[in-house]
Amino acid sequence: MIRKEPLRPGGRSARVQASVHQAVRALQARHGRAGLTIPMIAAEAGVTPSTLYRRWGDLPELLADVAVERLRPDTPPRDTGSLRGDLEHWAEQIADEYASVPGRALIQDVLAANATPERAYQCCAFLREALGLVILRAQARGEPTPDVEMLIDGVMAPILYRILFLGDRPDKARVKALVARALQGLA
Amino acid sequence: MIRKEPLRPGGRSARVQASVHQAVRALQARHGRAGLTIPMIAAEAGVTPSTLYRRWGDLPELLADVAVERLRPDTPPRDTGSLRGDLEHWAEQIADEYASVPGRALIQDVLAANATPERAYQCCAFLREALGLVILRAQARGEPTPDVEMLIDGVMAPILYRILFLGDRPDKARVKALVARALQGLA
DNA sequence: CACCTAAACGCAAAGGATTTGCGTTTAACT
DNA sequence: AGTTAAACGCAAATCCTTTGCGTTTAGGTG
Repeated sequence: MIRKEPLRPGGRSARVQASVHQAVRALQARHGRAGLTIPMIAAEAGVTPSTLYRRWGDLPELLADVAVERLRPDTPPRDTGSLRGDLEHWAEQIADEYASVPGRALIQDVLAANATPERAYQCCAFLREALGLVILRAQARGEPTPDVEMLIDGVMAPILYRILFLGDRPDKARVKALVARALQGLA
Repeated sequence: MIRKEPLRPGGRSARVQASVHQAVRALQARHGRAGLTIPMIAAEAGVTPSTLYRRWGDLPELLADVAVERLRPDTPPRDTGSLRGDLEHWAEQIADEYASVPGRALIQDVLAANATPERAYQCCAFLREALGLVILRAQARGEPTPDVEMLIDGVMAPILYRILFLGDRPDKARVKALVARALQGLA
C-alpha cells in the first residue's frame, strides 16, 4: 500500500490489490513459498500477469508488499501491569512470530525488495509504535521509562539479528535478560 | 564455498567457481547490481548458463555465495591499546562497510538466499571471530572483558538492525554509546 | 446527469531466462 | 595407463518477462 493512491482519473487499484494479496496468501498456504511465480499469482487472483508486472515490477516487490501488510500488528501489546512485564510479554510474542518459518520468510521478503527500502522502515515503525504505547502506559503508571531507541537497540535489534543471521530464536531467559539490561539504571 | 569439495572423481569445481566469482565482481562494478542475469554472468565467466543453474540453482543463491566471500574480513581488528578503543574502531569500520551501498547489497544478497541459511550464519561467524580476537587481546592486557554474545547483542545487532531496517548508519556518538553500554558493569 | 480524460487493465506477440536430456570432458583413484 | 563418476557444453523445449495497442474504469467537469 506504499503506492500513491490514484487521485487522477482511471484506476481500479484497490480491487486488484486486494485479490492479489489474497491470492498470495492462499498460494503460500497451499504450496510452499518456493516456486511461487507471477503467472501463478495472476491466475489465482483472476488477472493477467502483465497487470502484476506493471504494478509491482517483479516478484520480490510484490511479495514485499504483501509481507508488510502481514507484519502489521493486529492487536496492541498486552497490558500486564508493569513496564517490565509488558516488554517481556511483547518481546516474546514478536520473537515467536518472527522466528516461525512463515514469519522469517516475511521479513526476508521485506528486506529483499531493494527497490523500496521504505518497506523495511515501515516494519520498524510498527515496532516503534508498539514500544511507544508500552512506554506511555508505563509513564501513566508513574514508572521511570527508557526511550524508544534504547528499546529498539537493546531488545528488538538483538532478537531480529539472531533470527535473521543465526536462524535462532533467542530463548525466554535471553529475552528476559535483554529487557532487564535495557531497563537497567533508569531514574 | 559452502558446497562440499568433490572428493570423488570428476569436477573442475575450483576453476569455474573462481571465474564466476570474478565475473560477478566485474559485472557489478561495471553495470549496477540491478539487471544482472545468469546468462550475463555465464558469458563474462566463459561458461554456459546451464553450468551455473546446475551448480547454484538460481541467481540469488549465486549472488549470496559471492557476497559471503566478499564479506570475509581481510584484516584483523586494529589494536588500539584498549578494549574500548578496539571495539569503537572496529565497530565504526563495520558500520562504514555495511552501510555503504555495495555493502548493504551484499548483506541483502546473503539474507535473500533462503535455500541456505548457513551463509547468514557464516557472516555472523566472521563477526564473532573478530570480536573473539579483540577479547583475547584485552584479556592478555589484564582488562575485564564481556563475552562475545554480549557484544553481538549490544553492539553488532543494533548497528546491523539500523542499517537493514532504517537504511541508517548509526553515527559515531551512537556507536560509542553502544560500546560503552556493552562494557558497563564489568568485573 | 452526460461527457471527458487519464490511469489501469486485458490480450497477444516478441524476447529472454530456465530447465533438461545427452554426449563429452575432467580429475581423482587404482 | 586405465577406470569412474562428477561436472560441463550444447541445444531444444518450456516458462517467464516485456511491450504495444485497444478497451475499460474511475474521477473530474460542464
